[in-house]
Amino acid sequence: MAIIVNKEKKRRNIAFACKDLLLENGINELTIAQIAKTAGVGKGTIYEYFENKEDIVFEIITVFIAEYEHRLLEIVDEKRSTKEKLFHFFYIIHGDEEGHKQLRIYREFLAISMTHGTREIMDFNRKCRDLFLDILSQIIEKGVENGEIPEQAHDMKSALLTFSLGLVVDTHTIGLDPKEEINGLLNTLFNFIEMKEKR
Amino acid sequence: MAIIVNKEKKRRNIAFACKDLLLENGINELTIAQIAKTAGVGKGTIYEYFENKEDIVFEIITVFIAEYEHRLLEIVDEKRSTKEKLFHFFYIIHGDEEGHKQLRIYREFLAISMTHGTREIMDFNRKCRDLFLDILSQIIEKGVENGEIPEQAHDMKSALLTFSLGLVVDTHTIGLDPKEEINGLLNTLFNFIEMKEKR
DNA sequence: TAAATAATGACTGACCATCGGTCAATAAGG
DNA sequence: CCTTATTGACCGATGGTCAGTCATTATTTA
Repeated sequence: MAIIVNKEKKRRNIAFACKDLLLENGINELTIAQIAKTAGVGKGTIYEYFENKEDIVFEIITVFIAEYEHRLLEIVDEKRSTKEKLFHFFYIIHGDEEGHKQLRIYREFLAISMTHGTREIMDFNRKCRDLFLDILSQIIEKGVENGEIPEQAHDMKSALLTFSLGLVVDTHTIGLDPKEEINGLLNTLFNFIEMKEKR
Repeated sequence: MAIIVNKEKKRRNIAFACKDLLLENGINELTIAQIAKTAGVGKGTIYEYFENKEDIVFEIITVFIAEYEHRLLEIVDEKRSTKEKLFHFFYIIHGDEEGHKQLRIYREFLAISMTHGTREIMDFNRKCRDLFLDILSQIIEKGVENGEIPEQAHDMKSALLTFSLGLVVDTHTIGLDPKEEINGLLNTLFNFIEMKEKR
């Protein structure tokens, strides 16, 4: 009877049309008018596809996380030591230009989660954590199988992820060097482990 | 010559007048008009004492951190095991009503740091971290002296603080249980350490 | 079958309410 | 009477709404 558009797709298109704008200035500097203009639609249309400004960031993050997951999964089967894999697992997002861009927006998203967090956003965050937990599990499991690390390494998973999240915040709010921090932690941890193994 | 007010004091008073308001709803729900009314001053007066809305949160946090520092310092000399001290060091802010209130506002502040972060705010964050690092050092140093933990425990300080920051975020964005997470981490770490010591 | 008409979802931008921030005027202390 | 503090009316900008328009497809009609 009438035009039927793929809502999901259009939502994504609009969101990504203003990705660069979002990267340049934060969400706070972005106006709905700008977004609409950049996406080439009317202001009202924005509200056909998004609840509010924050919802646009949510859409972008959803895709970013999917890409990120893909990059993390590649690490699992790399031909490296477990320690190196772990380093990459935590460092990958800090390492390249693309990651930095995503990190920039992810911080905006974190800020939103902490202040405007809807149930939907919380659920998404939980899902993400479970996902990362699973990948980390795979890396550690392989390390255990190879005899590189002890079984108990699994107990560190949750704390490691929390550390990793803290690092996302700290690298920005006080300018910590991610490489140094991650290496510092892993070295110390492996130092403990090795000493134990040499029992 | 003319009226002389204690700018510092008045700034603090205004900020704390709207502390409860800030706790109820976040800063985003708060309007300058509300703040002014609650503090019993004109809207223009607010801008005599604060750069902007975010600056008000900054003022409150400054005091909170000072209180928090005080509570942390008390831990150093407690008659407990190092492990227990460490648990308290990380858990104290999650533990009681007062801490929760402060956490609520601290999260607002973190969000601001990640999005509106001025140089002044970054400097403050760095100062805070150094402060916590120092207190943590003292706790660990005592533990080393008592032979409870190895010298290398010092190498974990930075990562532990980053973990702790991540926990502040995670407890809110995905509802992690702080007690469980902190205990999980400490148990695992001490497990590693003890195994090593029994060498 | 083709033209006419109806139905419906997509789209729009003028409009509105609200809010952060400014400033000219006023008050008050010394 | 000068200096400092205070104020709230005012302003521009912005997020969000909604009544109306448009484009496409379904249905009817001849």
